[in-house]
Amino acid sequence: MRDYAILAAIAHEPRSGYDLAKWFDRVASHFCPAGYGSVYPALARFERDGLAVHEAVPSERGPERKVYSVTEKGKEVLLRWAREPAANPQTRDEQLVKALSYGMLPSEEALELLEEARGRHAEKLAYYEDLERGLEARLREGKISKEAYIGTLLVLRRGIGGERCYLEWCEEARALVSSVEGLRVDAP
Amino acid sequence: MRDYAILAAIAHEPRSGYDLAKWFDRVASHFCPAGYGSVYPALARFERDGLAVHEAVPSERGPERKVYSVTEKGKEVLLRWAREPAANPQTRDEQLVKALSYGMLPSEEALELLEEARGRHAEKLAYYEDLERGLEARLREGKISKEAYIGTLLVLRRGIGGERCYLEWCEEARALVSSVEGLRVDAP
DNA sequence: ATAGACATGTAAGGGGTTACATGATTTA
DNA sequence: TAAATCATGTAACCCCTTACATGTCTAT
Repeated sequence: MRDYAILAAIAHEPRSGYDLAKWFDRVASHFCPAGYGSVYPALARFERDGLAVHEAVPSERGPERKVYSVTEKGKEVLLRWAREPAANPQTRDEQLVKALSYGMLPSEEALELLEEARGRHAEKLAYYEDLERGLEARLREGKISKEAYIGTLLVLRRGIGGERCYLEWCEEARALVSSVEGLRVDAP
Repeated sequence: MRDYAILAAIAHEPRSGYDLAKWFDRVASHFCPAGYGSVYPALARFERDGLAVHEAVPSERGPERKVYSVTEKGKEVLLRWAREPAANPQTRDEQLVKALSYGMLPSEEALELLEEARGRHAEKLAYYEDLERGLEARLREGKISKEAYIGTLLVLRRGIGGERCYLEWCEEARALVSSVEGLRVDAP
């Protein structure tokens, strides 16, 4: 799956490994993280298998860049995979693992921790909303294709919705933790 | 982090490895999946480190059960960790990786795929809502502690919110894919 | 009788993160 | 001159999933 994300990213527009790693970090890390360690070997594999080709482009600063673009075969492979139904998303959320124990903590402490979490997610939300504005601008200026715009917008909107939703949970959780302080377990 | 989830689960109530694996599958898989392969070695480690102890309990059907409960030390270790701020959640979502290519697919196909996804998440949502009703009942009947109730409710509410949010995205995505059919990229 | 649920574990293999290695160019 | 950014890769290690191994009891 990581591989298909990389393939899709160069199908949006030709990119170097360096560009890809940065792109993943900025816009795709919330659903498919990928660092240098996965990007470079994948690109080499694509080229070996005829899914991508690269063109050496002198950089304005730093060493020469290898800019990869997808081949016809690469695009076929990508779309064949995209047409299949997707597996369930898989998440590791440390915050929720910690929340499992919030009932054993003094409630003021739990409330503080939830407030911290709220802050982190509010920041993320603002960041994605910013990216969305930038994306729209790039479309208007004709810097990206319609196809790339749709794909990127879809995942960005999901990032935004996901963060909004997480914020709602933080507030719901605060209300919950506050309200159960006086909860009676045994029947009156 | 997996370890702390297992520790929290036996802090909620004493459980066997078998019970734990089932519990993870039912209520915790959306934020911290754990199968037999991780549960049994973790329990053995806990006992070696004095974080948990087990009691052999004859099963009504099948072999003897090893029911683990947390020790004072285990609870301390758990709560110390729970008080620290949490790392970002990490997700792999195949659906979004596929969505990156939806702009390159005929829109009817993309719409069908989004509709399938909507169905999967609607099912998940119904499942979590069902679990929530069961949890409330178990609290009323005094079968679980207040502490366990809060922890479990927090993560369940997150499961519910997460699925609701995903459904919203599916609908938003459908609207987006429909609307961009006639999108002009070049300025008029 | 045979399949499925109960129950506990081990082991191997694969994938992914992280750290390492190298080097040019710009900016403070 | 030191730090940061640009740029491409490799390698080791760790975690995690998956498959395997074993055995009992119940229901069909």
